[in-house]
Amino acid sequence: MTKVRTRYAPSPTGHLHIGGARTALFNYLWARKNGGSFIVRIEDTDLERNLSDAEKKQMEALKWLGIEWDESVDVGGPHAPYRSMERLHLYETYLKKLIDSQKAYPCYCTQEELDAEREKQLAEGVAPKYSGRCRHLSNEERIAFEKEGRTPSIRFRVPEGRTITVQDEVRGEVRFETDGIGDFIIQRPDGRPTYNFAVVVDDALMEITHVVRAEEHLSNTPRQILLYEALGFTPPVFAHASLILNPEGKKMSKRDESIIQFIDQYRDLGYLPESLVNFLVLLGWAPEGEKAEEEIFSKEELIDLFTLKRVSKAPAVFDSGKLKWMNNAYIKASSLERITELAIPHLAKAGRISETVRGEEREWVKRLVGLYQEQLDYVAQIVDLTEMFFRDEAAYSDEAKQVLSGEHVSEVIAAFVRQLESSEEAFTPDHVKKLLKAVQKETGQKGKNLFMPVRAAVTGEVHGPDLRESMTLLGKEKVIARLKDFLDRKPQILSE
RNA sequence: GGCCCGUUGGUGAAGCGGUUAACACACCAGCCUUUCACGCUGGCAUGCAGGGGUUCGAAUCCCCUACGGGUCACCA
Repeated sequence: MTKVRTRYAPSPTGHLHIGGARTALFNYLWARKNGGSFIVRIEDTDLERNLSDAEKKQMEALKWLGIEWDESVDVGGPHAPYRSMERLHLYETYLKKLIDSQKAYPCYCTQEELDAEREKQLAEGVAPKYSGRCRHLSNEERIAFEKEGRTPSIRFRVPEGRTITVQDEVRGEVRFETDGIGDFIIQRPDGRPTYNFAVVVDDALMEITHVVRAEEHLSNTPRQILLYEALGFTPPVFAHASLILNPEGKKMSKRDESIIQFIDQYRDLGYLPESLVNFLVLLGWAPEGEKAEEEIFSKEELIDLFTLKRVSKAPAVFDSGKLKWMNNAYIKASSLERITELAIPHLAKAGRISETVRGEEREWVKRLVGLYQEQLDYVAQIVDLTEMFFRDEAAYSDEAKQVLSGEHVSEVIAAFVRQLESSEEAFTPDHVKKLLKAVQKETGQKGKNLFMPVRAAVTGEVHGPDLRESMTLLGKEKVIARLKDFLDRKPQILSE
């Protein structure tokens, strides 16, 4: 059996998209599962749309996700180069073969002529398709066009009256009539190949065995099969996954803002790569048998479980709520150290701490993050969540004011202040517990009547994580200052 | 418009001719907790797009319709 080789072949026109990431992931998993190779090839023939650092950005994003390649532009490989624009000589060779065998021909139509033709067809309600007007040009006619200064593009001569059957791993047999396919351009006038031609040459030469991609390529497949045939290559196994839809059930457009679409945006928000991988793979794929009841899978498990046959035919809606849940699950399962490490840049960016926190301060940050670890959907949330630790005075919510306007509040707070000021012991959660006990004894207030006023006065909120730990992290001075401030300004605070 | 693909609860989905149609997210309730979050328990969802067949029996097989999507580029 030949070695499995798969590839992800993005064009460097933007950031790594969740759809592209999923495609890459499927290819990666399939290669790994079969002990094969995964290749990243750059399809950069569309010069106009290429973005300068898109290639680098996309590859970084893939690497971040843990999707590692065996051959590509950076590490090289037996079929280098891995950028289309560096493979022009190869396309040239195969193009010549097609022209020599009359399977391709020069087309002198201008863009304007083609547009006009197309418009006319559309207006007549006919399927837009190249008319074939340059298909049978005589030599004289060709020379005449050349004299006019026209440089031809090269079209592939699509055979008439044939049925092309695509053997698709996920969809079964899909048939297309060649009569519905117009002669398509395989090389532009300036010598650059078009996608359909480049992929075929590249996939064939790179010995790709399985082409896994999104459904939008399904109708390209018969064209490619025709090219494989004309060039004498054996086509790979195809597998077309369905599209990922936005919450409205529409195809995601890059401009769609209802959903975050790029991998690096998730990275920047503090999503974990494992959870993204886990989430993405489940969008249009499900494991077989009893494993279908689970949803958290490590990369190793995925490599073990993944099969193309289980890729879904039906489109999947991207549910960011579920992604959040999954990310939260991974954050909870992560070490506090890791989450702290991820949280520091966010806190630093918000001006709360220094990027290079060390020693005691770093320990403090770690405890702070620990307070919120289990409720983080993504790490960036740490900034808003911890806001109250970084301000001098508490900002009182309406609910807090409500609590603070209750009976015995001043009494409780005053007693707590006295306890704090008269205590010499280290300010630890245990110690705070003792002090609050003493307040309870002194005032007779307990439970909610004790804790809520204290929480509200110190934090300005009626909700929040463990109060003793929170106060300890805030520091004794700050706690006392806030309590006194409350006592001093009580009428004002409550009436604001 | 032609061609192609798809359609299981709000969402991801299992299901492969006989099931009370899994599981998970979301949602609701209870428990836990000083509160929130987490966690646990339970519930809801009145789900197989609709219509015809085939069959003793259909979410599962066939046909039609509807709806959604893809594609028909000198974009990939």
